[in-house]
Amino acid sequence: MTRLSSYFLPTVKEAPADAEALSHKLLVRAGMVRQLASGLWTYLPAGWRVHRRVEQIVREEMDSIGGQEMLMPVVHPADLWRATGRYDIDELFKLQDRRGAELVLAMTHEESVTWHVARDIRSYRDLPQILYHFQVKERDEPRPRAGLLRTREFIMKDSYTFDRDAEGLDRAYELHVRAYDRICDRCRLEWYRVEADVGMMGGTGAHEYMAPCPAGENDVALSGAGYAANMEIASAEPQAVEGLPMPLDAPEPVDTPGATTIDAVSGLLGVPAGALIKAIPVVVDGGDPLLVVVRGDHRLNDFKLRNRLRAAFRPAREEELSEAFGTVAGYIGPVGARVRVMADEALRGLRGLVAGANEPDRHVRGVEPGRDFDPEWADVRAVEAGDRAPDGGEIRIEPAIEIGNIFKLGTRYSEPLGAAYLDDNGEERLIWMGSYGFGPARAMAAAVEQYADEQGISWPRAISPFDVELVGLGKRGEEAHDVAERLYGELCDSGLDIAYDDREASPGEKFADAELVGCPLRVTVGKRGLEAGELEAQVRRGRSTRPLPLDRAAEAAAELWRELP
RNA sequence: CGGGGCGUAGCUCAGCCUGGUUAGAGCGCCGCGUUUGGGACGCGGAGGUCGCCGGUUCAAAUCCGGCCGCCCCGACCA
Repeated sequence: MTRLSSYFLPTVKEAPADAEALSHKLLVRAGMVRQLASGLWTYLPAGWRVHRRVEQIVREEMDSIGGQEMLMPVVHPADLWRATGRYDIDELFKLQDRRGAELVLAMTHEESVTWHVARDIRSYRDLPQILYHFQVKERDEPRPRAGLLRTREFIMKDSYTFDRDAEGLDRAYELHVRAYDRICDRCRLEWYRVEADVGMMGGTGAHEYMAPCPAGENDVALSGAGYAANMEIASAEPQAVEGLPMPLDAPEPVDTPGATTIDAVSGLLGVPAGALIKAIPVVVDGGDPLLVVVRGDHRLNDFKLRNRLRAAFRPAREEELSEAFGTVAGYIGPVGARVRVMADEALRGLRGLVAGANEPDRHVRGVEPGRDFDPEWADVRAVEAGDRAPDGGEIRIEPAIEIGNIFKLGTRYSEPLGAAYLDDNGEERLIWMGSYGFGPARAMAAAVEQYADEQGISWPRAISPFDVELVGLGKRGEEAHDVAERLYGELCDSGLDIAYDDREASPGEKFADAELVGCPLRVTVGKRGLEAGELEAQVRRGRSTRPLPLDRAAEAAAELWRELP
């Protein structure tokens, strides 16, 4: 029962000056959310309705795979996070209580849920378990951005699975894949389940659920044929280099004064950028210098290199070049290098290449990896649009927002927190865990991004704050007013959620607001229609209108609504 | 953490460079009236510690310093 004349829906004509992302602008303009401080957002009534509808879809799907909803605190003892080595994470909010006891604000709940399981699960008979909750997460983000897309406080559904062994974890993971697929489908999002970086934590598998949209902060590599991966780990066959120079029997020096960049060398020698060997000197954590080489037209992918090295690294500093690498910037190359060399797979089999000569103003040409230097081969380049995906499709790259992730944790948390059980032989074994996050706010923002038009938001039916917006144009005492009032009652009785615009405002204002707020169906009751013996229905997506019969309007509206996306 | 920008009415902004009556506009808001199928109009009105602190000056929204807040790019992102 929602009459807009008495509902807190503060729509505004102008977007906040500092808003950039479409979802940020529209959610604010539509009176759904307001910012309290950087990265801290309030949900106003209509916005909260959307959030709750997404939550409910998630809840139903979690329950359907046997998930058990619970609730854990946001404030945790600091020692719990020290136990897993996560106390030093910069994003973790830290505080003290009045007695000086150290506390943290939870950024996720692996620690607490595992702590409980460690205490109350002892037998193989108690496993498996799927536990989940919807709870606020607190993260002291270095840079909140784009409205709801990256905030310091947000609600997440996080579930945790506990199994006897790796096979059990695989089954739990598969259940989540199915549940998450359905959640994304039911929210009517365009989405991809992409292979994800397992990160330094070294889990055994991870996927992210990505919703493509312009404001997304991740890049995903997609092939029309089904391949989908986060750019951080994406892998593909490179495009061939056109116009490679003739191979030589041996590398041959060539003067390249002042040519310190790929463009300069390629221009000077008249060869394509792909005929060059790009050398990237880095220092691996622990102090070892390493020369990474990729094709001249390719870029190094830091994530892939980090995963390959199983260690962090940083670019070498200027002064380290002469010292550790024995050469100068701009003329570094793998031929004759006195450090360990790692070459990207895209260089394998190429001949007639150009590389730095490891002396100023000089390169060498006719280089052949494998013949002229003997590198460690690795796939460490960033894939590019047009590359050939493993499934044969052509790679395209799109920005996307991560709305969910699923992760095989293994024993990462059960071990430090002592979550173990006795198996049927009476032997103690560690519990195998998985963790699975989903952000309703991000799903909500992604839906705005994916479906908005010039007029405003266009919610998918499943997550709209209201099913139908009823616009009454008549004034008290007029027939249109009475018909609208009666129809409001009938529509509510039909089981639909109705927003009834009974405000004293001009038709233009009401129409504009209805399209801004974005309910999937609008029904207008005005004098013009009544004279023709009908009402007007407008489908928000596409803004097409059609008449509704006056005598069975509520029924007809409900039928129409059921057909909407 | 590095780079850039902003802070004046509820919102979007002008004024600041070149200091000087009572700090402005549009939108929004309140009252009255006319309007009523695409943010309509007229008349009247309310609303501002010019982010905060300090300095310079006869005089500071305006010049200088410090602080705080917010946004964007990058780094970072269990």
